[in-house]
Amino acid sequence: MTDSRATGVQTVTRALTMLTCFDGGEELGVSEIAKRQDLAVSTTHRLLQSLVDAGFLDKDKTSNRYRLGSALAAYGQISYRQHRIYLSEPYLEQLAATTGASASLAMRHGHDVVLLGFSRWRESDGHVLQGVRLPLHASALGKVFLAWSDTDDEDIASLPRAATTPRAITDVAGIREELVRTRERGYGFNDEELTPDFRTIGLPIRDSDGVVRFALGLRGPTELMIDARIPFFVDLARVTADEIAAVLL
Amino acid sequence: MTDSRATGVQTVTRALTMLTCFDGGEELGVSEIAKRQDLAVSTTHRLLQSLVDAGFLDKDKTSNRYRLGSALAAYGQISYRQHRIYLSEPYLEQLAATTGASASLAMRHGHDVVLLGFSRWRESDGHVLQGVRLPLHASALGKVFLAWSDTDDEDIASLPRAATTPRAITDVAGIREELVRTRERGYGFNDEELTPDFRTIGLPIRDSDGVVRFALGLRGPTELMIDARIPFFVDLARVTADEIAAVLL
DNA sequence: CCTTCATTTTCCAGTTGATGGAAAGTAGGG
DNA sequence: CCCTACTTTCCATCAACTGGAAAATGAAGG
Repeated sequence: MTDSRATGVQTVTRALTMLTCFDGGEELGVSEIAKRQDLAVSTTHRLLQSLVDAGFLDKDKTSNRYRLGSALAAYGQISYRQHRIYLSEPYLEQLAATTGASASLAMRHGHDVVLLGFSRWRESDGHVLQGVRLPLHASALGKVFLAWSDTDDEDIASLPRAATTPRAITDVAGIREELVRTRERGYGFNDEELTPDFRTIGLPIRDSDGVVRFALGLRGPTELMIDARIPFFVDLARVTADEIAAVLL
Repeated sequence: MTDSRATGVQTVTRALTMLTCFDGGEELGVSEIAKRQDLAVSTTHRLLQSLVDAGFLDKDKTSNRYRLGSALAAYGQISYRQHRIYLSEPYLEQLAATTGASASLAMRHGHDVVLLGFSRWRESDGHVLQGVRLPLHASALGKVFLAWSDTDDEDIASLPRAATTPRAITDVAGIREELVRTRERGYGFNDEELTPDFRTIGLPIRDSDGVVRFALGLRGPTELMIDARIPFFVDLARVTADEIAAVLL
């Protein structure tokens, strides 16, 4: 997963890589970005201009800081539609209705899992969950992407591995073993590692080459997701995942 | 609106401009893209590689054609969330409930209007409308963007101006006059120009600089959107647009 | 099976245009 | 008001982007 560097155009790659600085939804200034990307500020400034001109970044006139631009929102909608991701919605709704848990679809993006627009997690607080990012190491969905994409220790070590609950696995060896377990089980599992009293099952959705393109999540309070029900829920979720794979890929 | 050319990096601008070829959701090969962008195929091929490496385009291994990539979907979700666009949803739902028409939010993207993810147009056929593109010249939402962004005849002439119904205005002078009327009225109006028996009201949502960032649409069958009700609907929609402007910008 | 044509991909020398240090311009804080 | 930190502009240097041409791929037809 290291730089092969043989292909592409350096300037363009630099500019696009720059966008990853904004994955967390932050606002950043030129020098901060230059530091992170290890580029000269003048170079960074020029590349940022190009990104702003194209609408990929917005620049705040007064603070001189940058944030993700509207062109990305527009392309996101178009891309979303083009991939017909919305076709998975009825399957997710049915799964949620059958299990009483919340069903969602997600994709990997850099060091995060991103929940897609129509995720129907029925939290009591009614939080909007589209675009929410989850860490790869401490979410059932993230484990799916890591487990089925030849992840070595170096990759694991490069991840941010913060813990939001005491149950989170944060050491490299522990995560490596968890990924082995995940592969053996055939699904990702998150046992209150991210949110207390909540468990999630994650299933891979692969394309014809076997590459995991999406992950399906089934999430609920631990009192619903008791051990005895997990196998049944996994079976249901796997059927849904296969249906979605057939529709999308 | 022509090239100022003083800023940015040529290579990056070329690569990002290339993405506009895919606004229509098509799949394209190298030579087709090179032709449209008036670049050498070798150059185009290299730039496309960079875009693929970054996940902004996907390349079909067998057909060698390109389409929008998953990174755009992910960034779209993140950007969407970052701009808190979802906050407008309850206002739209209330407007729709009050009027019985369908309320939606849209943004401009190039020569199109793009409907944002949560558009709640309650068509009987239940079509998913997020990411749908509408032409600027023949939609109430599009007229809003054109009317309040100093559009000259040259700009109008450069638009695709196809007609899907006989009522569509397709000549430059006619569109120019329609934009004057739009400014005078204070709202965009589409009278069965795009879809038979459907009318839409469009209202601008401006940021603190007066720039139209979004447009609010209120759409329904002509039997609902009769002339006598239009002023009332416009007033309601304007209130909603102001509320959304206050929340988003 | 071989030829032809269209398209994609690789290669390479020429030179455009990207780079980054330094200087100028801005803004905020004490 | 000065100091500091940051953004923006400038410009000489040379890295790396460009595009023509050649090589590879693949689809269509004889």
